[in-house]
Order: sequence, then C-alpha cells, then structure tokens
Amino acid sequence: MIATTRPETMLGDTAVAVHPDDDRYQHLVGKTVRLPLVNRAIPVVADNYVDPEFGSGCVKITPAHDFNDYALGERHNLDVLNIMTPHASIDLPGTPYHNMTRTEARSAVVRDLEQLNLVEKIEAHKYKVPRGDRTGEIIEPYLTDQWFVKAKPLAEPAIEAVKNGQIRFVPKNWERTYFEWMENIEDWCISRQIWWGHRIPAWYDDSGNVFVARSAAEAAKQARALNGHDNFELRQDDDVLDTWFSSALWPFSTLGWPENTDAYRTFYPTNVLVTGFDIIFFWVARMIMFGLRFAADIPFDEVYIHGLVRDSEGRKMSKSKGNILDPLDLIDGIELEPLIKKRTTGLMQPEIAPEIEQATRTEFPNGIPAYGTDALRFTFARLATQGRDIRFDLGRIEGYRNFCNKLWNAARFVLMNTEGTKVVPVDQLKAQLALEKWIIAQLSRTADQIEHGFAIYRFDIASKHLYEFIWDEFCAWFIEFVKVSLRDPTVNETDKESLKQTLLSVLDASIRMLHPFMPFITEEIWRSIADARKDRSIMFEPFSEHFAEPDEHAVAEIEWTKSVISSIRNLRSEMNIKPGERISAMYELKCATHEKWLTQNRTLMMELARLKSFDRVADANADVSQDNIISTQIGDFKVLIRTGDLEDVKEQVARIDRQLADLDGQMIRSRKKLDNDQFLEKAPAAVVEKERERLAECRKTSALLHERRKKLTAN
RNA sequence: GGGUGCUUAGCUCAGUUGGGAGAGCAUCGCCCUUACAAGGCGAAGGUCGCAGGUUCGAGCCCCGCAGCACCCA
Repeated sequence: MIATTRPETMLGDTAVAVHPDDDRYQHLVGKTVRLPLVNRAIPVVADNYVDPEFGSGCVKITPAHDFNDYALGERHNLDVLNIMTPHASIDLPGTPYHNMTRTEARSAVVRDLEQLNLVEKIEAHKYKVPRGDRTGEIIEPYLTDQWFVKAKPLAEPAIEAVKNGQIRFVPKNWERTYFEWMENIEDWCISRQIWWGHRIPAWYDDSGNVFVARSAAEAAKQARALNGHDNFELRQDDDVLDTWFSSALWPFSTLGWPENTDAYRTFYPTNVLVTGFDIIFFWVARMIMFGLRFAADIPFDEVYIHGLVRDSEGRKMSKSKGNILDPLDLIDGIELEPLIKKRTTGLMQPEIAPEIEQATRTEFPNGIPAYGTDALRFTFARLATQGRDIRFDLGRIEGYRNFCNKLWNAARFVLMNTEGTKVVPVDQLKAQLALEKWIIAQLSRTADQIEHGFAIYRFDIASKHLYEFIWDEFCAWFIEFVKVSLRDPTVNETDKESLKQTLLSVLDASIRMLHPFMPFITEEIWRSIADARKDRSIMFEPFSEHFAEPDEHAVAEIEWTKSVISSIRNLRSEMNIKPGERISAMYELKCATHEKWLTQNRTLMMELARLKSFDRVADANADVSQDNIISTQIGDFKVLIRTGDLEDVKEQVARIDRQLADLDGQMIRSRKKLDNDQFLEKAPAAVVEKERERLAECRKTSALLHERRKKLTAN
C-alpha cells in the first residue's frame, strides 16, 4: 500500500522502497511487485530515506519526477522513466493516458484505480506547492539534460582563501555563511531556460555527439574530426548560462581578461567588494572561485556586507508586491495618487492592486514629502549598522532632513558674522580662548571617531558622531557662546577676530568631514565661504586634517561652564520660569579653579542662563532657608536661584518625590555593593571608587531635594 | 528537515574585551530669544522576550524554552 499526492506520477514508478529495519517488509526486499495500470514489474528496495512511521512505510519511487526519488534511484540503480513531455502532458504511447495533461491524467489514474478497487482512501493533505515566480504555475520536477559545473575543485581553494585571511568578510560572522555553503557545495547547474543571456557554447550533431567550443566554427571543426566528413548539421544548445556564471567572470572580464591589459594588471585584484548578504554564495563565492581559477588570484581583499532595506513591515521590497520605495520619490517627494499609480502598474499579479492601493493609502496618506538627496544619503549611512535588515522608517529620514536644515541655518549664521574673515586649517588658528580650544578639541575627537568608524566600515558610527558634534556641540553651544562673546564689550577685538576665524574654520573643517555623507549642502556651503572658491569644489579638498593634542584644561573648563548653565536652566524649568525672564542667581564656591573658571565664563553663564545677577554668597545653606530660593550643585559648586511665585507646588513635590524614590533605590544598591566584601575584593579599584562617588553624589542630591521639599510643603 | 540571525522606550533602531542602558520620530510643559518653530529650553517614558546558570557584578557569556525572520533542501 502506497500513498501519493501526485497519482499520475505512478505511471513512471520504477520501484517501491521500504526502510531496511522495517520488519513488516523484510521478506519483500529484493522481490518485484506489479505496478497497476501499466503492468510494469518493479523491484522492492530498502533505503534509509523511507520513514517507516509515515503512512504504510512504503514509498513509491519515481526517479524522473522527484528529487529525492532520483537520488534514491541513483543509489539503487533504478530505471529512470520520464513519462512527460516538456509541456507536462503524459508521454506513454500505447496507454490510454498518452497526451493527457498532468491534471487530466491525475483524475484518470484515480478513477481507474478506483475501478480496480485499489484505492484505500483519499484524504486531504496539506503541503507546500512550489510555484513559478512569474506565472504562478505549479512547478514539478522533470528530468532533462542540463550542463553542470563540477564545483568541489573550485571550492577548495576558495575556502582556503577565506580561511587563511587573504579575503576578509566584514562583519566577520558572514564567513560562517560562506563556509557553510562552500563546504557542502553541490555541482552547479548552469543551464537556464530563458531567452536572454550568454548561450551555452555546446553544439550537438545528428547522432547526439556534443562539441564544446568557443564558436560554431570551432565546433564544426571538432565534429569534422570526429565524424570524418562534413555531412552533419550542428545545433547549438538552446539554453543560456546561469546569470551568476557570467557575473562570476565580472571582476576580470570587465578589465579586458583574457588579454593582459593595463586595466587588468592595475585593478585586479581590487580591494573591496560591497554587497548584500543575500548573494554571498550566488555571486561572492563564485567570483572567488572563478577568480582563483581563471585569473590565478583572489578578486578582492575585503567583502563588506551591508543590510537589506525592507519595507515598514519588514518585508523585502519587491516591484511585484508593490511595496517598493523609489529613492527618487524620497528625494523629490511624490503625491499620493501618482505613488499609487506607480505601485500598481506593471504588477505580475494585477489582481492584488486594490490591496496595494489600500496599504499605500494607509501608510502614506499624504504621499511622500521631498527629503532631498543629502538627507536620504545621510539616513542610509546612519542605518548602516551590522544588522542584516534595515526596516525603512520615514521618521528617520525626516529627522535627518531636519539636520540638513540645521546645518544650513548654522552656516548662514557663521557666514553672516564672518565677512572678511579668512578661513585657515584648524591647527593654524590662534585660538587663545578656552571656548575655542574646547570646540577644536571636540572637533579633533570627532575626527578620530570618524576615522575609526570608516576604518571598520561602521558608517553609522562615523555619521552619528558628525551629527552629534554639529548639532549638540557646534550649534547648541559653540554658536551660542560666540554670539554672547561677540556682543560682549569686555572682550577685546583681537579675541573677537580670533573667535570669528575659529568659528569659520571649524565649520569649514566640519563640512569637509561631512561631505561624503551630505555632498550637496556641504558643497554649497563650502563655496560660499570664500569668493576664491566659486569655481572650485570641496571634492578636491582634504577630507580631514591634522589636529594638535586637545587642551584638556580648556575642555574641563567649558564642560563645567556648560553644566552650570544647564543646571540653572533646569531649575528655571522646574520652577516654571519663562525662558525670556531674567532672574537672580547666587553661587557658593569652594575651590580656586572654579573661581577662575567662573570669572572667565561669567558672561556666558549670565546670558545663556538668562540671569540679571550672579553673586557670590558665603554660605548657601543660610540663603536656602529663605523663601523662594532653591539650589542645585555641580560637584561642590552650589547654585541658588530666586524664584517668582511658586505655582503648582503639588506637581513639584510629586516630581521631587519621584526623584527621591529613584535616589533611594540607587543608594540601596550602591550600599549593598559596597557592603559586599567580595565586591571590594574582586572588582577593580576604579569601579569600587566610582561606586563610592556615586553614593556620595546621591547623598548630596538627596539632602538637597529634601530641603527643597521641606520648603515647598512648609508654605 | 538543515543552517543563520533576531526579540532593548509607543514606533524604527544603536549599545564596541561583562561595571547600572542611548539616538531619531512620537508624547508632555514653557517659549515666535535677531542662524534655525523642519526650531529653542526642559520633562516623561524601558524587571533589555521567558526561565535557569557562570560571576563580586549579565542587555552583553553559557544551557533551555517561546515567538519572529531569512537562506538551503
């Protein structure tokens, strides 16, 4: 008793197989059985392929119409009987099934078996049916003659080239994928039944002899030599080479190979291949195999594997699925209706158009706004992480479009304030002021991080640091500092000129580093910086430059200044003081360094924190006891502000309580750690010290919050 | 069936030899302050899929489970 999902193929059965250990059928192995309908005697064979638990434990074997059956047939030397024509109709002259289509034959076979009372039962069975990508037609195995490339001898040196580090994958873990495939490589079928491509260079004569040659003439010559006469007709193979076969030749065939051209000598091997993981074995592996075989060398040193851009639901973008995002539409923008039209034309399955239209209307109710080339390019750089999927999110590109805008506006400010200022390389700046040294140090650090990011192919890291430098340091702080200083009558003209030059030159250096990520805006800004640049291009300028050692003292000073300003802003916001309103503030200081820093940056603090006065008090605690005074601290530097009317006391108390609860939790954890002898003994000293500092800091803050809370609730 | 990978804030994702988690967008509050409202200044939001283990200490290392994705057959 056997089961099948394709009854018509039983016409091509050439054996019945059972499991070698299956006691039920041991006695039948080696005997023959009679195949109904066509009355063929076929052997019973034993093979591990059979699952004795499944069905009756007997499997019908149709080598010409099933991959597994074919393999089994090879093992047992079975007849291979192809029962169909290329058009999938039955090819069994002399039987009633001859010329039936496969579906007609399926019904006929079932009917005839039923008539013979040979059908035990018919039951529904769910299984995966492979379908053609283009037509949706069901695909079933069919035995034909095709050309294969013997892969193992090619694979061995290709595996070695990666194993010994000649070729490196980035990220490295893709080597596993490569090895997995290469070490289990099977012979490569290179015949393709399509109309375009490189036609297989094999010719057949009338007697079925085959001649592989570079040209028809050469094939004819071979045929003449074999047949001893000219009386034959040669027919070239109808199939074309697998597209990857031609692609595998690409690294050297494009350079003139097999001629020993200049280009070939110069550019083979090249240094890096950038591609997607989905074609590591389709293309990358085959280029390596062919390169080693035909060009006698690896085709490239490094393979950088990037992620695959998917739609917002994580599906692979596909024209036939109608979920593609055209980069040009992201750059120029597109209205909803044209977008729908674009997505629903040329579909392979036109019936899904309404579905696509609905999905498009939901996802892009207003079409797609124009984001510009620079924003798109920068977004992809930021998204180029080591993951395998990049789910495209319009929110991200919008954020980076805003970054483009930010840069443009910052450049406007710089240009407006630096007329007549000469731009110079950063290491030639005079830069006497701490805030100049600070921004240069930040720029220098950013340059290091970018260089590092590029070196390890982490474009996301490189672009992230540029973004943060430009927005969070240059725009948010440096420009604001410069504004204040340029207006400050106590700052002398020499320093102001120097400041302008630093401002302009740091912008210049920044956009040169940004240029690979945002080519158009940076070019435009760069040319605007000096008249002499009108007919030149940023493309030919140095990407980065030499920076002197960062001045850590200046960095500490300005970072401290920033945190004083931030702390005051924080207090103001908590007290609901309007941003424009000038308030009085006081401070208590205990160290000479702070005193010096304060003196030097007092104006910056007063302006950027919107203060009308900023005076020293001897004892902050004494003042804190007054009404409407609250305080915060940066290390042991205390800041107090006088508030107006306190509104929303409840809300403030609630916030303080939340903060206190949070602090309590932290202090408990810290104490627990510090009470643990094992921790003190085994953790590095620096970690222990950090924990102690954290606890001390928490205690200070906690005390301060308690004070503030007491005052709030007392009124 | 075999292989590979993923699961972190409402969404999309970072998190580099293990030392108490970040970004963009969205959200909330206050501001049209002369580069920028596509902005400024603040804020809120996460028992890092679940359950064990190793460790003084785990988002990160190990075992198991669940869910998802892709590749090969």
